[in-house]
Amino acid sequence: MSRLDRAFFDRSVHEVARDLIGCELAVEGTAGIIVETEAYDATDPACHAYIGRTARNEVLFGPPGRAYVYLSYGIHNLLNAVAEPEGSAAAVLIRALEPTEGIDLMRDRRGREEPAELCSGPGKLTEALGVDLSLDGADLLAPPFELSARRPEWRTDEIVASTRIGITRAAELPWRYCAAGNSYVSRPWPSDHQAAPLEAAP
DNA sequence: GCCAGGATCGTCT
DNA sequence: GACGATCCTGGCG
Repeated sequence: MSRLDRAFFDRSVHEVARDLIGCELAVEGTAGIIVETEAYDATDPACHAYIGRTARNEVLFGPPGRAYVYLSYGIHNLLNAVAEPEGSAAAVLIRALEPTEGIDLMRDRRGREEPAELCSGPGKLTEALGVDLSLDGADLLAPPFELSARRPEWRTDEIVASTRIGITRAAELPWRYCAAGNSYVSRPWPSDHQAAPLEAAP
């Protein structure tokens, strides 16, 4: 399976968010297919970069293809993939994976048995993969990360867009992308979901 | 099954 | 000094 390259991330964050669905993310013996993402950009009040450049969000303004990891609610590490050219602050939040490798290690780290409880949420999957703040700013195209391209059986019409989750600002924007029918997403999408073809990206 | 509440800390006002 | 791109538990029905 071919690896993603820098150019993949050097595009509109909405295209990247949609195209990451179906790709496989691996971290040192654990891996899963990305089944849910959300897009954030600097015009977006919910984005950390909205307030301008600070020490924390520095990575968002840097080159594409790096990991932006931050602590949420003082408890959970959340993993983002930086997109768009250097200077344009944008990132894709990885919200859920369908586990494929290292399931037992994930179980140990999570303290849960059911596969659907291992990576079905942004805080869950970082715990399952062993991703923490030490990886903030790390290159997603180099170890310990490994990103493989979407398999042929994943099709654009199997991806749906809906509103984002867990935020208070700009919550109405339909910038959440899911693999349709996948049972490892963090939450089902609303009934008014729409397909997200290439042309639909803002 | 559903919902309310609590845990916990880096970051910015 | 308040808040947040979350998760889990316990109580109730």
